[in-house]
Amino acid sequence: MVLERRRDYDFYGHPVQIKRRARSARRRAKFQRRVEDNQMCAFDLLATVAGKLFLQEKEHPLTSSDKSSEKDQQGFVKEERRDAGEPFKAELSNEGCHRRCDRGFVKDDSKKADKPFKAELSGEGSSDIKCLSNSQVQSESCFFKELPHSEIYGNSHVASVMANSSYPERFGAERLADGKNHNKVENLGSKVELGLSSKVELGSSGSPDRSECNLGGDVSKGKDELHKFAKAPVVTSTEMRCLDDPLDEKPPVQISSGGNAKLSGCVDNMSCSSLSEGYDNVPVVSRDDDENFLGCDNPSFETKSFRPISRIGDQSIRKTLAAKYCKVAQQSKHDTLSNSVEVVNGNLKDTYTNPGMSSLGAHQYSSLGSKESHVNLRIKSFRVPELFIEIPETATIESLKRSVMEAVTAVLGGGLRVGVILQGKKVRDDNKTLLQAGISHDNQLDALGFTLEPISPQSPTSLCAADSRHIPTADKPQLLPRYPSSAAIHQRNQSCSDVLPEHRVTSLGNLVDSDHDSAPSPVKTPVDKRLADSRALVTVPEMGMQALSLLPVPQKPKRPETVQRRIRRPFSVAEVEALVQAVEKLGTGRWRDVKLRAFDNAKHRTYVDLKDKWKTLVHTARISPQQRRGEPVPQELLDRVLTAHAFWSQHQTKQQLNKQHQQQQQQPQTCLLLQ
DNA sequence: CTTAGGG
DNA sequence: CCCTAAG
Repeated sequence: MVLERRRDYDFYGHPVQIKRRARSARRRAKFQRRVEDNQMCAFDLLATVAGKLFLQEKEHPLTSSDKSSEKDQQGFVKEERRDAGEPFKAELSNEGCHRRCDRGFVKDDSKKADKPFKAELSGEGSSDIKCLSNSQVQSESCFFKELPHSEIYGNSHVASVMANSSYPERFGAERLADGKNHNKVENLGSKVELGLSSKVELGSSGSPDRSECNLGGDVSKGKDELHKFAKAPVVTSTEMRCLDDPLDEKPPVQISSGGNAKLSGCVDNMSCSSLSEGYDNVPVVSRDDDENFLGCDNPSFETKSFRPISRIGDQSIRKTLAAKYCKVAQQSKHDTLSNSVEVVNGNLKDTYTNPGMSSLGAHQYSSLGSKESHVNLRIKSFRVPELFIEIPETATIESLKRSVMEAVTAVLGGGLRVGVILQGKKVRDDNKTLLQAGISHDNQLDALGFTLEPISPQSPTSLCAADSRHIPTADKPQLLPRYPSSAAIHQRNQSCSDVLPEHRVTSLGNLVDSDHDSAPSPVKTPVDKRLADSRALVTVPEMGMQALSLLPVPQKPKRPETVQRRIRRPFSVAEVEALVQAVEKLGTGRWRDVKLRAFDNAKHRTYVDLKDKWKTLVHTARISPQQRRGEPVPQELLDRVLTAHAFWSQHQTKQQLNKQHQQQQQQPQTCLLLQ
């Protein structure tokens, strides 16, 4: 008799049917999970870097004085545009079922109310914003997908948008402490203020579970008006893009409720309520496609936690970008102090700037005239060291995006160090004081820059040597990350293709142009000299959650890419509910089926995870409530756990007994035969 | 690839 | 969550 591998009756004696998923699909899903994790790591790191460098800031005197902004009580700047232009508007709305923050951007692990990351928007001048072409490497990742006005290149206004996500405590808390910072939105709520005349839409439609959130805000601008910062809720897992039609402006919308972000487009109470529950000040809206449980018919199912979660859709290009920022900063001859150091830069290839080097400029403020002067720097972005990617022409845009993501991930995750450059010179002596180095509060710090450098310098050429013949398939483009030494920074003004034509290295900048699905592609030639340096266009690549079908170039063992441990994602009650239900139905030995049944859409929950969770659930159910930790699981559920566990354990025992019986019955026969 | 268990 | 032996 053949042992039946699958039990066909559940806890309740009902027949059970489980769909079998194609192996390839499973494999792919698994791979995607890995990829996802890798991506996350990179961005976590990125965020960390940014967080560390993001010091308290103050508005530069020049800047602030020049502003004609009036703030409301919360510190929001409400301004009337002086020029023609549309008020800035950002929209973030939320809809769909379960969402959470993308991993790495909002921590939920710590029980303390996580502050949401904020979007920082600063604008200046006529506020024409536009993504430089190189930033469009990932069209979706572009905060401002497209900017209406073309004068961009002609004006010297600065417009930057930055969304800082993770490590809010660093990004936000400290800054909020600065009550004088009128340019900052103290309220983490939903208001966004900025000097942009463009309307920006965060979040897009189309995807069913897309989140959107409105950040309303008026903006004004003035030539010398520098930055207006606003902390705005940022929607992760959401596409942020600029509206195609600049004229399609709507009046600024304030979705704030009591100064807090409110989700518009909330489809289910859950998402709304969850936001309001203990997250009043958390304007973060996120969605998590992964959080959907198939087979979870419990209407009360809800996800309260805004845990960083990412998803990896294997089909469409759903982006779960961790944070997408598209920053455009332009140097104004007037505002020598206006440019700030930029941190967290996802510039994959900047043909007009110095790769690997962050834009120069830092706000410098004197603070507390006590004994010591302080230098306050605001690093808005970091440019990722130059990357080179080789990809066959036949590759899809999607694979290109993945390639870029991979490359960025490889670099960021590979280990970076920060370099300091002052007056164009690298400051090598780490032991010097800032003062000794010439960085003092009464200095102009716009000559101060930071670089991100690979920890272990490697020969760039090795990576570029790949021949297209090595490229397995169109879906597996070669990654050619390259780490230029910072020393070469000032020489890198050429496009990638100029540098390595013979290697057939495709310049991202070139490809980018074709990456415009919806917006008129502003094929701007990155030539405007004025745009040169300090215009870090910060584009944090969206987190393409789909699997990167490419693998890092093997011959280039990057730093001991310590395979980061997956982030911890505590099971929510809803998940537990789903798990329990599935196990009741399927039993304890069919985790893959459980996964398929109840967590098919939760890419980050593997069957092993479920099995482990069940294990802990059983344990939890057995210990006293006082010993339990984490989000309390309803006793009712725990009871069911024990019941189901007992049932299936018994079931298993019975099976084993049966098996033994069968064997015993067969053995005699065998013996007889042998005899 | 799945399970089952220990770590 | 990770790692891995086993099947």
